Formats: sequence, structure tokens, C-alpha cells
Amino acid sequence: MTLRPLPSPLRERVELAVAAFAEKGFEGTRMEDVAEVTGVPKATLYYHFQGKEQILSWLLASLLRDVADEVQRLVASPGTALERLEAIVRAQLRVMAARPDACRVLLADVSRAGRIPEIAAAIGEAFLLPVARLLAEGRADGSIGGLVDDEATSAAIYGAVTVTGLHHLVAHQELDAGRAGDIVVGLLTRGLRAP
Amino acid sequence: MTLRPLPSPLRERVELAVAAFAEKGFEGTRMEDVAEVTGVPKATLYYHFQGKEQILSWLLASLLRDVADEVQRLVASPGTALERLEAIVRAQLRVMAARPDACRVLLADVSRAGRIPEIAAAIGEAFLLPVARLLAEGRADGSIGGLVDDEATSAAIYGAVTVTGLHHLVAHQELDAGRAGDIVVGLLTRGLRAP
Amino acid sequence: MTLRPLPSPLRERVELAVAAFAEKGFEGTRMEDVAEVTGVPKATLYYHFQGKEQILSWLLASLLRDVADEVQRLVASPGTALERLEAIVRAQLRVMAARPDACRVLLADVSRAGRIPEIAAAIGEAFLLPVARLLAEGRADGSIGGLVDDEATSAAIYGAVTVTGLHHLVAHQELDAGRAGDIVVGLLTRGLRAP
Amino acid sequence: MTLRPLPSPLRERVELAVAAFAEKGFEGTRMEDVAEVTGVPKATLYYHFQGKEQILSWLLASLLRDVADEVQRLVASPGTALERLEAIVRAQLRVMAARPDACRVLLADVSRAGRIPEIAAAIGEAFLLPVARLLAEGRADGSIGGLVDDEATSAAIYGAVTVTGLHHLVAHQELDAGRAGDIVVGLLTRGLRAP
DNA sequence: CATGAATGAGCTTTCATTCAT
DNA sequence: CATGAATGAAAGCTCATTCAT
Repeated sequence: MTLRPLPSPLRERVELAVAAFAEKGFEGTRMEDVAEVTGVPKATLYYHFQGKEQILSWLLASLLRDVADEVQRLVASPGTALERLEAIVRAQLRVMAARPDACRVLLADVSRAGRIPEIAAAIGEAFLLPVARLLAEGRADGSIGGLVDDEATSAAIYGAVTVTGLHHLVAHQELDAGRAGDIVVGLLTRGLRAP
Repeated sequence: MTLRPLPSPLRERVELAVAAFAEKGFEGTRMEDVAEVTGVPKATLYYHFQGKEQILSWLLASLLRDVADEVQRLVASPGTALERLEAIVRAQLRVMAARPDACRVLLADVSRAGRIPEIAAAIGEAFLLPVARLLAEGRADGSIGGLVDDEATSAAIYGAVTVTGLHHLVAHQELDAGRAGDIVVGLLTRGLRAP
Repeated sequence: MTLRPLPSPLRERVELAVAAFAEKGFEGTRMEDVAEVTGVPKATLYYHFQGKEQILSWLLASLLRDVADEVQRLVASPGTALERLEAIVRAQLRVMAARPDACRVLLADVSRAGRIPEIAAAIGEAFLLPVARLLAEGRADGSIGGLVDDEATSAAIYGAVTVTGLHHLVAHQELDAGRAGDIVVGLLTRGLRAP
Repeated sequence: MTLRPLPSPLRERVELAVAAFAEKGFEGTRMEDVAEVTGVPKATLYYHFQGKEQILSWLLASLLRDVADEVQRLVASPGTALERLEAIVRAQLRVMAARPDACRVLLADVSRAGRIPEIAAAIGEAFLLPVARLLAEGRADGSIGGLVDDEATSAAIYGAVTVTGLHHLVAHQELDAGRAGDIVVGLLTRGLRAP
């Protein structure tokens, strides 16, 4: 995605840009802002990135790589499909707690329906697809009940998790991944209906 | 919110601006664009609105008023709390099907965590709060099981509904509110776990 | 060439920009400079012109329209072809004396061999073609001797006239169209060879 | 002009830069472009030249040295002044045929009337002055008729030659120095007037 | 009331040039 | 010696907004 391989010290500084994007949105964030927050001169940013969009793209890709790694690890772990799905939900919330700004930026981008098509694809790859496969596995191993549309269900799960995390961040200024996980996992596994 | 009460023919034309906001984001949409899609000259828009932000604000408020009305109507309808909540979920998806662009804009704004604080409050008022109240009612009337945090749960429900709708719109170019409703309602009421 | 018809007061002010282009070249002249020299704000220039190139284009077109008018008038005047050609040469030098900067800009552009193809075509239309036709007429009416290539000859005439004018302007800071005309006409009609 | 004497292999590669200057103009040509067409890294160019302007200056000086050498040789050759002048005109056209880009760049610069004053002076030294001297000689040896202003006449000759060459290059994509020479020499010696 | 015309304030991006290696 | 990396200082252009009619 980057033409030149990004030198490691720069990588860390550029990560600081998510805060700006999260607060002011992509178009509302000026390169000047990115330069200020990261401490990297504007011209240097342009030396390493093709433009503002590529910086955003790089940031989101970096986040999604982390999510994908975690998801992949958990998918391959032992346990029933439902147990592994629970673990994935909790992991996603941990990522949100660790990198809340990046997640906000990502959601904004999703809602704009894939400004950067690669990102839309990457979300599918990183979360939706593995979860959909897990749902199928779950029906096979008997841990998950009969649902009709795995793709749509995984989107619903993604929404429940993400918006819960976001809501905590916005409403309470912080995200307790454990507590939020209990709620979401509770809702998703047992449902609302009284037993 | 508007200084002058909007003349009715203008109101309808301005609604057309959501498409632009949905596609290009708030900052990415120029007043010129709004003027073009609505057919209302730029200067005339400034005669009726205070600025670009106020147009967005007016558009979202219009959507949220509709959602709130629907929710309020359904909250007061007969049936168990769970049944009414199901109806609300389905209603929200119908709104998304009817006004997909406005919903996309709204979600983008939420993720930017309340660019316009009034909007964040309005979402709470229109959806989260009534749903949270319904959850409490549900525990009282025995239709909804024991959940710990009504506020967080209603956020999770909002996320599940919204992202499912969005996913359908993006992935399948259209949203069948009935089918999507079945999936979300199924997930939310019975949960994933096999009986 | 211009989208909006240029208001007359603006037209005169924009003419002042040729001085800047003549002194610093096209690329060396910043829009800021044009704004300063003309007294028209940058944004206003962009409101009326598509960009810097279009301003140059408009300026050169304006000059060439004048040249073309003069040439056309003289071509149709009475006298032998040679007499009329002499008149055209002298007229061209008068235009250079009147609008030296525009002529310098035009010549720079020619050497860049039609950065703006329309301009290259317009020079042909305004000068080269009428002169070439006059050469043919001259052979017919017996006033002009047997030359082989009218197109090339008219280019040579254009060069002799233009560079002489330019040389006077640069070397003597001013152009006496009468004196310069005598020299060029003398050279072009009788040639260098002693009788 | 150069601080360090240019290593011979570099000299040849830098010559390739004229193509870029000819096509895009001085300001329109980026050092990056020069680096690309010459294959010499930007920083290396800066190691050998003081800046972009010095590269242009060096290129034009190189051309003018060649022209001056040729002219000097021909001025000193046997024959009447008119014959030697004819030879110079033809030689200049041969140079244009051999190095068309450099000539285009030179002419662009002339019209900008001595962006680099040394260049304006060098043209005088290389062409105008020797030709003016030849005109005087020609009047003395009886081969050239009575003209009033040798300086202005040499400028006119320069213009006729140069623009004819340029016209051929632009209009016909190539310059046949022999044919073009016949036309220009015919015009300059015998004039247009029918005998 | 409504609007075409005008503009101040910035925006992204570019580029000549420097410098550490 | 030569050069990849880095950057200060613009440059061209855009856009939300105002205003005269």
C-alpha cells in the first residue's frame, strides 16, 4: 500500500494521526493537523504517503491486520464454535478498548459505505467471513442454533459488538472490555427472551 | 432549528441533499453539490439555513423525528414488551429501507461521536431510551430475561439492527426489511445458542 | 473560451497581466502576481477563468484577434500584393510597438511550439496563411518574384518581423515601428544583394 | 560556469535534459524530470550544478559555443561577404536540425528577453555581432546592398532563419536544412520583389 | 424574497534544495 | 564522491460565506 516501506519510528508517530481523524473526520482533518499531531512535517508525510487518503487507508489497514490476526488465532483455538465466537466478540471489544480512535474512524468509514473499497473488503476478510464460517461450524457441532443467513447474522454481531463498544466510549469515556463483553455475549448467546 | 419555517416545496428538495452527504461525507460535500442535487441556488440555501452544518442537522433531525414517532407509537401499542421491542426493531429497519442515505449519514455522525451534540442526544431520546425502558418493562412482565445493563443492551440492539441494515444495503444494493427483520429479531430474541 | 462572458471592466484589468507573463514567463508567474498586477482577487480570477492557462490563452487570443483584424483589413486594401504585404509587415510592427509584452509572451509560446494548440493554429490563421495567400497573389500580379514555398516563406517573414521588433524592444527599450518597418521591408523586398 | 569541471559521461547525460526543457518550459520542468531523463539522481545534479537555472544556462551555453565556433569558422572562410553570410544562415539551420530542442529552449529564452543576461549577450556574440560585421564587410566588398542598420538587419536575419527552422520542426516534425536554407537564403538575398 | 457575483481564508500538494551517510 | 531521505516555502486551486441588486 505504501510505495516506500515505512521506517519504524515513523510508523509509530503516524499512528497518532487516528486521534485527529476520529475527532474531526477525514475531510475535516487537515494535513496540517496530521503533521502537528504526529510531529512529522507535512512534506515528509507526502514523501512517504501518496496523500491524505493513503494515510487513512494505512491506519485502518493496520487496525484490521491486528483484528484479523486475533480472529484467526481464536478461530483456530480449541472449544465449541460458540465458545470461540464468544472469544472473538470479547477480543474485538479488547481491540476497541485498546484503540478506540481507530475503531471510531473505521465505523465512520463503514457507514460511508466503503469510501475505500479495500477497507470494506478487509472488514469482511477480518471479521465477517470468519464469523460466518464459525456460525456454520457451530450448527455442525451443535453449539449454535438454526439461523438462516450466516452473512447477515455476522453483520448483526459485528454491529452489536461495535456499537456497544462505541456507546461505552462515548457515554462513559472509557470501555471496560470485560463488562461490555459480558453484556454483548449474554445478549448474543441467550437472546433477550426470558427462558 | 431553522430560523424561518421552511416552505414546504423547499423542504422536499433539501431532503435530496442526504444522498450527497451519504456518498461523500459532510466535509466532502460542497454547498455547490447541495445546490446541484436540490436544484436550489447556493445563495437561497443560505437564505433559509444558517450554514452547511445546519442543513445536515435539519436532515438528521427530520429522520430522527420520524424514528421517534414510530418508536413512541409502538412502545404504546398492546402486547408484551418483547413483542413491542420486536416491532420497534422491524420498524427501524423499515425506516432504513425507506431512507437509507439518511441512515448512513446518521451512523457516520454517531461514530464521529456527536459532531452535533443535539443529534447524539436525539438518538438517545428516539431509540436508546425507549428501548431501555422496554427492557425494564420486559423483565417486569416476564417476557425478557435477566440482563444487567439496559442502556448497554439497547446500544447493542441498535448496533445489530443498524449494521445489519447497512450491510444489506451495501452488499445487496437493497434492503428487504422483512427478511432482515427476521434475522435480527431471531438473533436478538433466541440468541445464537442451540436450544 | 471563457465560460462566463467577461465583464468589460475586468477585461481591461486582466490585460495588465501580460506584463507579468512577459517578465517572468508563464510558469514563473504566480496567480498571486496576476492578482496583484490586475487588482483582481485570486478567487475572482478563478471565478471567471478556469485556471492560469486559460488566462494566458485569453490574453493571446485577444492579441491575435487584433492582429488578424488588421491583417484582414490590409489584405483587402487596394494595391499590388507586395505593397499590401509591406503594409502588413508594418502593421505587425505597430502592434508590437503598441503591445510589446503580449508579443513577447506570444513568441515565447510559439517557441514552446504550441503549449496551447489553439494558439499555434490562431497564429497560422491570423498571419501565416493570409501572408502565404498574398505571396501567391503577388506571383500572379507580377509584384512578387518566384519563390518555392509560400508557407515557409511566410514563416520566415514572420520571424524577421517579430525578432526585429523584439530586438529593438530589448536592445533599445522601445520600438520605433516606422524605422524598424523600413529596415525589415527593405530587407524583405530588395534582399541583401547589391543591385 | 560550472564549479567542478563536468565529468564527460555526465555531460552527455545532462544534454538529454534539453528535451524536457523544450517540451515543458523551464519552470514547468522539475528537477525530478531532469533526473529522470538524464538518469542522474537529483542530489548528484546538485553536486555538480548550483541549481536548475545553472543547468539551463550550461545547456544553452553549450549550444551557443557550437554556433559561435561554426560562425567564426565561416566568417573567416574565403568568398564574398554575402557568400559567407549565406553559409552562416545554412549553418545555423543545420545546427537547428541537429539540436532542435536546444534551439527551441534558446528561442523561448530570448523572447523572455534575457532571463539569463549572459545568454542574451552570448547570442549577440555568437550570431548577431559577426553577422553585423559581415554586413559592413559586404557593403565594402560590394556584395551587399546599402542597408541602414546592421544591428537591426542581423536581428531580422536571425529571426527569419530561426522561425523558419522552428516552423518546419513544428509543422513538418522535421527540418530539412538544405531546403529550408534555399528558401531563407533566396528570400534574404534576392528579396520578394520580382526582378 | 431570491440569487448571481464576488472573495477571504485555507486546503492539498509540489518542488527546489539540503544534509547525513 | 554520490545519493536516498527529508523539508521549508510556496503554488494552484477550492469553498463556505457574504452582499448588492
